[in-house]
Amino acid sequence: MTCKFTNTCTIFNKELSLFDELTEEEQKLIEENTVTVTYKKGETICKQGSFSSNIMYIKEGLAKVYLENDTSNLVLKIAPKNSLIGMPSIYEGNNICVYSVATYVESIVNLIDIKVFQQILQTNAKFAFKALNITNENIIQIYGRFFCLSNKQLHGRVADILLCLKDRVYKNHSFDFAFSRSELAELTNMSTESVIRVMKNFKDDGLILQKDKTIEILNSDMLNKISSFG
Amino acid sequence: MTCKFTNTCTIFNKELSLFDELTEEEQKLIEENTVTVTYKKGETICKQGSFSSNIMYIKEGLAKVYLENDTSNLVLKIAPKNSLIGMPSIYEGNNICVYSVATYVESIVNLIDIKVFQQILQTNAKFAFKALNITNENIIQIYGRFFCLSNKQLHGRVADILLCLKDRVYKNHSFDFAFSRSELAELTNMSTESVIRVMKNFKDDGLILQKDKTIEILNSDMLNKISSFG
DNA sequence: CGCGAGCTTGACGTTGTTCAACTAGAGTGG
DNA sequence: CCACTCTAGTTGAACAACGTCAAGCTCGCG
Repeated sequence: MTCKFTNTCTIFNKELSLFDELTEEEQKLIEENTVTVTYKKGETICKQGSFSSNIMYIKEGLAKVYLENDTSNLVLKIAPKNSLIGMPSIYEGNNICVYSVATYVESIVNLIDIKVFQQILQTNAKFAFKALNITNENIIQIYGRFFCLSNKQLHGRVADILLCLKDRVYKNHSFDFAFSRSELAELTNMSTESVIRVMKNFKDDGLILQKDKTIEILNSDMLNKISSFG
Repeated sequence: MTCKFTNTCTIFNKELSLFDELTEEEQKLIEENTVTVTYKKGETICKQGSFSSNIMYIKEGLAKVYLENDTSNLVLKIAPKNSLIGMPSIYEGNNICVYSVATYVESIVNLIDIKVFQQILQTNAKFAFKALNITNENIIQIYGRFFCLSNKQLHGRVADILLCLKDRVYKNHSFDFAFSRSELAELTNMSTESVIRVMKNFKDDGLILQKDKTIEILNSDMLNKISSFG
């Protein structure tokens, strides 16, 4: 099955122009109500179901945004640096965290007071418009990822995540891999054993090269085909 | 597997207060740039990939919002009356339809010029804030639906859609069913035959009653358990 | 009366998970 | 420096869940 929806693990990462819309006064207000925190690898920044007091901006590092359950997680997106997360909590009257966020590697995060953020949204239309566009971008990303995970088979899903890491997260055909096999399994919504089998296939077929923790994408074209055809 | 994510086929349907935020002048501008169209059952209101010139408001009827492919569709949500759809297109610089929309039954739809809508978003912060909240609501809905479809098994998925129709679309334990077996299959992302088998199980177990096109939910509690446990 | 669409059923094949066993390397304590 | 343990990675076999296929059924409609 062909599928136009590829590269769906994160939104296309670009500089955030949202804060350019603030007046000097608003900028100061935001600054006064922002703290910067460094999280170690694997730490939880935000826990699904808890009160959410911040909008989070990943300054450096890498995190996952995911839904939790008694038995399993569903990764909604990978958040590389320059990601702004936590906006859906604004909808909930009482600001409950919609999802959990945890770091893959040590990360530096700006925590912006959600009340202040919300207040500016309600008075600065340009700011609110850009915030709406960020949310729209996120909704388009999650639509694509949804389609991918529910329609593609194992090989397509692994190919897709590898391409997404290459194109959108590391931006290099060779990269130092932050993910264990079971983290890859979580990302692709499959079992660890299946990830291993598919990765082995790709290695045997000369599509990728793995040396310790470094992955090199040797044949993007072929991976693209595999991702497209499911 | 227990799953808190139920009733995920649509957002919770309530009166839309978005347009209350408009000034008289803006209200007039919107009115002048809105047309009302009646669509027959099965007609396409908006085609994925085409230029999108409208924000759509379902005044009466029932529609599906879905992603398309060569071979299959993925229903993102059901849009009952009072639904506002098409906002993600605002993000795309050139206003491309992110998804397709088609009616399940004859429907009356207001088509609002997207340029005018966009213009007001950029000048009226309260309006933009409410639009952001609608989008946030949609993102929360799609997260839940994503979790459901990728984690629950067949029985859980069918139970979930039946409950969602009862609670959020028809708002009655007995309702006149607009869906064929294959439409139900599309909604639950499973094969028509599997839908039939699960529905038969539910009928045999006395959970639902079907008489021609009318479905009556006899045992919501049990369906809820089935939906929760996957 | 015959046709076609939607519905139903059973048999079968595929996909992917689960389980259990094994391996290799990293960290720990004596 | 050598057991010991622990975790991540790997492999194969058994199994479960679903989809696919093929056939038959039903009912409305020309």
